[in-house]
Amino acid sequence: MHQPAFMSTANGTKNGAGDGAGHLMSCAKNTIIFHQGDTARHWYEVLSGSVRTSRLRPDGHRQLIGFHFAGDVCGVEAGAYQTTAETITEATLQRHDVLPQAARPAHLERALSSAQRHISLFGHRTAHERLAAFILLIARGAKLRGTIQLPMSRADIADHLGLTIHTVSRTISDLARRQIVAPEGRQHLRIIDYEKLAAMACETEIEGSSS
Amino acid sequence: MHQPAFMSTANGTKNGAGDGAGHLMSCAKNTIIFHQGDTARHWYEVLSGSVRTSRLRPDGHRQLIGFHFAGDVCGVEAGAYQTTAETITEATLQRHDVLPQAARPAHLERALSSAQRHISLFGHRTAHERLAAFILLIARGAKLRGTIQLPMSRADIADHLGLTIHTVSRTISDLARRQIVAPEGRQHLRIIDYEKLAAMACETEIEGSSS
DNA sequence: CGAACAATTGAATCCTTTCAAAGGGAGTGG
DNA sequence: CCACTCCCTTTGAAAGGATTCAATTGTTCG
Repeated sequence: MHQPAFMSTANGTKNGAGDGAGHLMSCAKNTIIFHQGDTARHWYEVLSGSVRTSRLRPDGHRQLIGFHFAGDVCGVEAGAYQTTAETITEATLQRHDVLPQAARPAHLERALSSAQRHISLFGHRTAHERLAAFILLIARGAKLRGTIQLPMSRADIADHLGLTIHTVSRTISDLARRQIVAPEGRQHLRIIDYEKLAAMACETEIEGSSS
Repeated sequence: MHQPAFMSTANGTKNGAGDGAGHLMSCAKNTIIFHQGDTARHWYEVLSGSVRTSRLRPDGHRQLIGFHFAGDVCGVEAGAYQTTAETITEATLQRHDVLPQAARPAHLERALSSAQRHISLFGHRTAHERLAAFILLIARGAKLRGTIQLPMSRADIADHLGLTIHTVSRTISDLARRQIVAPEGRQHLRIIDYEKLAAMACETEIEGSSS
């Protein structure tokens, strides 16, 4: 199903590899970083490129748990990896030993907020709402309006949103027809009407206050 | 919409209230523990009873993030609460100050695994699969086969699974018709055919191994 | 006992999936 | 450099499932 690409060239030595400070890895596209079920001996920090984490279900369906871009972490779970991580572009990662407990809380919080973002995607019930929310999520991560990059495939998006590639494709086509976005190639998307997109996603901003 | 019940009787003093070790609260049904958006000064541990956390979206839809039973925690997020927490039965909670950072990692992990369980519910696309997985989740939490308690309303279940109360009700009726479960009153459910339920949920157990 | 609310059920509609096929890009080999 | 092939994406049509609208039944509480 997924051609198990390899070439997980671990050319470390930028940091002392044994001190747990990190081990630098540059990986080709479609490199598997770790496998669901393996004992978690490391966690990873994405320095550049894109990574996806997914889990495979017995019925063959794949659930895509998250996309990880520069600055994100993956594999922070204790015990066994709950997901499989793969690069979806060329990427450089920093591998950390799981030992130094002190380093973990901040990353746990990050993983938790990532999970919460994912959950909030499912607060939307229709394909239009989910896709709009997803596009805005990506756009915000990239901190830019205008043209955004979608390094992942339609199948990845579909598995992340709990839809099929057909519905994803149809929905994007519909957004284009309605002049809300404009696909530029298959990896890029220009956001034309940010407000309509936000309205469609039924944005829910939570800002701290009161007590 | 929700009658904002009160009586958040905070009769602490089991532990010294000022040392951050905890403040005991016993709450009536439908008591609001904290509000989405408020600054998070405490996190809570459920000692008995059931609590739900939810977020309200601008369009009026409510997304139910999690159910919390004895031993679970809620409100561990930093900054502002991302959800509103309410009791759904009588409950006793222990309130902890957010200050002692040392106490948090374990609870963060717990919150993270709870979020991951929720996400995995959405790996299922049909109502039957989601409901089967949900019932098994509850049954496991209660560590008993046979009759389980569903302290939450159908609306709560629906908002948690991303369905409507109608679909939830219909699906349970269908499971009953097929002799897989047997509703006993509206708060209890007897699991007749555990295997069929597991097959329907397309169980995906992840056990650690290898390397 | 009556009222208000929760849950169930029926029927029609809408949306997503499934099945099927065609279009478009990227990479390979001649 | 071009042609070919493979895979991803897009699109069409039919089928299945969830939602919506509407009404009934059942429960809880005053």
